[in-house]
Order: sequence, then structure tokens, then C-alpha cells
Amino acid sequence: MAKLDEVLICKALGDPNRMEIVKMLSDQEKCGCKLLEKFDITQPTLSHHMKILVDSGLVNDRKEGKWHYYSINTDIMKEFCGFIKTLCNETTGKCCKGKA
Amino acid sequence: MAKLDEVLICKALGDPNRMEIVKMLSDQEKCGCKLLEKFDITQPTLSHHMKILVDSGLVNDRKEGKWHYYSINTDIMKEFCGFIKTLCNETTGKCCKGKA
DNA sequence: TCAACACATAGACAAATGTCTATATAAGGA
DNA sequence: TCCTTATATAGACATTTGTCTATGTGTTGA
Repeated sequence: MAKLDEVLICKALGDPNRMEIVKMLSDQEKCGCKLLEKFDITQPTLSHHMKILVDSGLVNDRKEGKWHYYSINTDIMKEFCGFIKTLCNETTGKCCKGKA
Repeated sequence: MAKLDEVLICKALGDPNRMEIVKMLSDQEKCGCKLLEKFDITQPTLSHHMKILVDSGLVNDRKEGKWHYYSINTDIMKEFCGFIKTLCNETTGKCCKGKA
């Protein structure tokens, strides 16, 4: 299993269209043509975004006939969620008070 | 309280240096000069990154004398974590099977 | 076999981004 | 008052990114 790349995932989610796509997929699996209807972008642009999402590991791509079905990679998303959780630690101490 | 901007947060975390900064702050509050020591970037570049992190809401900036102390905004981080959790829902159904 | 549909690839281009150097601002200490 | 330290701002520049048009590749069905 490939190592989680948190920066790559954040980059993938750091675009309004891709964020919206992921939100839509979190509801249920969808094919490209269905996604395309919901956005004001061309098909090649959607294709570009889907590649970035799949490359990040967040999204699965299942081919069936001429359709591509996209869905959330739940394992990766949960791993990413766990990572974000580790960033929630309360900050307690201070630092370099008088160059200490 | 300002509304959480998930895309802005992901953009902020979508740079290797900024991600590393946030990881360091999740340990404990740190001042800018201390952060600067850890990276191979100039001071203005760090200043630029800190502004992006603060603007996203993820990082607090507390001024004390000539120092700036940066720390994780735990409330925002927890809110963001909750948001990511909502993306973890299992995908169950399919769609547009035969244009349905 | 051929037309229609779903999706990918190539190339172009403007806008955004990360970085730098140079310089300004502000606070502290000698 | 002057120097040092911490940080911000301005401007430049190369790279990355999001988007488009044009075109290629598979798959399905008439």
C-alpha cells in the first residue's frame, strides 16, 4: 500500500471544483458524465481534475463499459482524517522566550 | 465567528513548507525566528507563508514585544477535522446506470 | 461498418503561486 | 541616540495551475 501523501491530498482538495466533486462523491459513486452536468467546465477540464483526485489517492476510478465510475477511497480518506486529528493537539508550551 | 473555508484551509496545507510548519506548531507554540531556523527559505518567504496560514484561520498570531508567537487554532482545526470526517461516508449506491 | 457517446491527451495561455532581493517598520538594549 | 533584531512590504521572476480548443481512443448500438 502506497504511503499517504498529505500535501498531495490537500492540494487536490484545494480547488473549489475538486472539493465540490469530492463532496458529491461522499454521497455516492458517480460517473464522469453525471459529474460534468453539475459544473460549468468542459469535459477535458473535468478529466484533468479527476486525474488529480485519483492520483492523490482520495478517489477510486472503476471502469465499466464506456463509463468511469468515481468514488471516495474510504481507507485513504479515513487515514487522512486520522492525520488531521493529530494536528488538533492543544498547544501548551511556549518557545524561545529570551532565545531559550 | 467566521465561517470555515475548507478550500482555503486545504490550499494553506497544500504546500510542503506550510504543512511542515503546521506539524511543528501542533507540537507547541513557536515564534517566527524559531521556525525560520528549521527551513531553507528566506525571512520574507516565511512571512508570506505565515500570512497564508493565519488568513486560512488554522494558525493564531500572538504578538509579544518584537516577537510573533504562532500556534494552531484548535477550534478551527477541530472543525476542519469534523468536515473531513463527513467525507468518509461509505459510498453505497451507483448512478446513471443507463442514464437513470 | 459507421455514427454517437464517454473519456483522455496535446498544446496554448492567462492567472496564481513560491521564491528571491531590497527596503521599510517597529521594538529593545547599549 | 544608534545599532541590532524580528517581522512586513514591494517588486521581480520563473514555475505551477486551471482552463480552453482541437483531436485521439475506446465502447456501444443501429
